[in-house]
Amino acid sequence: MGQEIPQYMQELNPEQRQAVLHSLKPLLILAGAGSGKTRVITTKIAHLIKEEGVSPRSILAVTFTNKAAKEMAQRACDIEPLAAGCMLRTFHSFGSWFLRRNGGLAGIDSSFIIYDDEDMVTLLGAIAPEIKKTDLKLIAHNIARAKDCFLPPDSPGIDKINHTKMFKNIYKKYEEALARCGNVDFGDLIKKPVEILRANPNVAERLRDRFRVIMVDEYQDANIAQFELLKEISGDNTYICVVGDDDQSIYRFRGAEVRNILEFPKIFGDADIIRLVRNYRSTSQILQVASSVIKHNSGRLGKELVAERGEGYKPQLTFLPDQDQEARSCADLINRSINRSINSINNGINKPEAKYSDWAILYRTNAQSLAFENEFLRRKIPYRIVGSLKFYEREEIKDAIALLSFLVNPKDEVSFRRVINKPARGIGAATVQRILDARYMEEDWNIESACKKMLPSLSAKAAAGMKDFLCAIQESREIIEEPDTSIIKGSITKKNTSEYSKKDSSLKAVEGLSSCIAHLIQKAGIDEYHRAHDDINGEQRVANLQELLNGSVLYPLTNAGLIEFLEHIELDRAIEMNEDATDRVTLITVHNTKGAEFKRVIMTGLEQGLFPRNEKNDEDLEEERRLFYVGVTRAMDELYLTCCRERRVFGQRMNQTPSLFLREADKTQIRITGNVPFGFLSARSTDAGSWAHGNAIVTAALKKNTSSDGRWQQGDTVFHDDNGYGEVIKIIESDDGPVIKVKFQTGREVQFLSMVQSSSFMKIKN
DNA sequence: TAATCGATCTTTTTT
DNA sequence: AGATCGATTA
Repeated sequence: MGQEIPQYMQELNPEQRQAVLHSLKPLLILAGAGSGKTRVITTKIAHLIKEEGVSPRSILAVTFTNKAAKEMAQRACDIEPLAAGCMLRTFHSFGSWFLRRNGGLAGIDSSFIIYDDEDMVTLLGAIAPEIKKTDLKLIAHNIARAKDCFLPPDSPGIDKINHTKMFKNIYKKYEEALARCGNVDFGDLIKKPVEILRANPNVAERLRDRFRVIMVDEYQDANIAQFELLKEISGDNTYICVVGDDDQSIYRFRGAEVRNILEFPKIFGDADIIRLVRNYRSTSQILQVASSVIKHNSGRLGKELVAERGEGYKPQLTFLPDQDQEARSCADLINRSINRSINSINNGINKPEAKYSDWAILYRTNAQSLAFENEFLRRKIPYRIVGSLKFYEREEIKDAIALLSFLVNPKDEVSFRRVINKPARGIGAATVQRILDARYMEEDWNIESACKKMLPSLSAKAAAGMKDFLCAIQESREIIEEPDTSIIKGSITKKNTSEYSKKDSSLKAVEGLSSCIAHLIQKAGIDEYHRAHDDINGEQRVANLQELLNGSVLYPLTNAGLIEFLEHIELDRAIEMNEDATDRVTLITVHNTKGAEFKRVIMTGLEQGLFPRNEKNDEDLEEERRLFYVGVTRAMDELYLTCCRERRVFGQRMNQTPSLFLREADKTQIRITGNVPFGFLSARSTDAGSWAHGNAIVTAALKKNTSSDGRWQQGDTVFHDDNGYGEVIKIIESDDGPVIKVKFQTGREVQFLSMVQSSSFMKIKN
């Protein structure tokens, strides 16, 4: 309206501005890595509210992770505080929100809890005890996949997932069992809302009436069911805008459908496309590596990132003997950067400070983190591990959650099975089965009522245990349902959130509140069970329970509070442990890095069969390649790649070969160090003999602990594991420190750079 | 019914 | 190498 362009718009480049101002038609924003897509989305939200008069209430923004949702909310509010009124959720939390309100239309009680993969397997085991657990896992996976694709058991398309009659049968039985429990699984959070919306046009109408603007982040990760949900909630008057990058689609394995993005313009007819290709994150040499690899993929929408930053440092590829040396090499690299920083500060040089938190170690599989943890512990390098904590998958945590779930929903068979005999109450499989059979006599299949009814017919031992269990449940329920205390406690707890969530809210603080969620767990004896049960890990387990229960203090001790707490646990599993300001290196899987950025990135384990992982087909390989692309484009200033010659796999030494992606990468943009494997650089040469070392600068360390000040001089005698004795013939100063040219007794001349410490290179005489 | 010791399998990636 | 599972034993 006004003549003046607001500050937040001035900060945008022309394409970004165009995307923010766009209206009327559906919009697909193809946003390359580091192109400022979050800025575009948040600015667009703010702009809609500020300038277009859109009510925050009618804006829905969907992301895939809670972290992204929180960040987006924060940044939108920074520009326009009213953005706090928008609905900003993950797909699953949106589905859950919808189901709690409208689930009744599909026979789902609003107090449902959400089963995770493990719970699915437990339930399947109850349906088909004759099937082995590994097979049950596969079936659970297939059911989840079917739901991702919006395929019920009797749909014709189900054959694509698994065509056997047995599968369809068990899928059907699983759905029935789930309904009996009154719960849902992850897939249902998307699938059920679609079904309800289709069967109830009035509900759909109301929803479409409310949400006039829908935005979807990371659209390339949407699966078919999520796509269907989008179609259901967007009506003729809905403005829909999706943001994604086909090159960053890395969740095909869990049902993400790249075609959603490839065919968006076709399906949401007449959509506009805006490409954001200016990359503000990485230096051009890093982007060069990324794009030289990703261009081997077919079926891309086509988009080449343009580096807006300068050249920077050359990415470095290091070949190492094994994973232990790999870890050591990374630790050296990190320590060197820290020491260099300290030195330059001491010398009064105003160099940017190097911090541990500038560094991230990326790996393909969680198992690889072990070697780094060991080495970093030994070297006292502070680190944090992102994801993989599997906190909520731990036995003691699941036990506590199961108890709370059963309190909320006494139909919950999975939770019942888990808690009935923990602590030991002398109730075995036979008794459990009798109870579960008896529940069908109860109204609503209430398992707790069945327990009470069966009490007289149980053996003395089982009956005593059952009484104990029922008492604990009953007492807990009395605490929860005492109306006046719960309401007061609820409001107090909510208001004092910050006070209780402080780090020092130790167990004592929790114990002080006699009627809080933690108290329920103690009452049931779950913490005591774990303390006594496991000599070695018992205390750790109790500590984990405390960690969980500390979080629960934020929720009021009401039924609703419990449900909220459980939902939070199920949908936001990224627990904030060690989220203090401590300066730490990040250890992280490549999948987990999406959306993140680091100044210095080390991508490790770039070996065939590990990264890329054994691929079954071309599509798998392309997804691995995208994953590589995602990893590389996390780096802002420095990129390091490592590849081991040998690796322990299942405790067995395995010979490794360099990753296909290393062969595809533009070698002119990479400094290659370490012992280069035969043939790596001569892939194009017909002469297999003329390879490697001649072209490569081999890196080794300057040993500081030798006699003099550690400086290299011409004439120094050296020893090298691979090359034997030699003499320093030339020293060349470079940006990265001195490059040392050595002539070995074999006659070969090799250059060394003092970048990576390695015990294979020693200076023996000055 | 619980605890202990081998045998067997594991390494994708996650809302 | 380490975890998990299951059969065997007390």
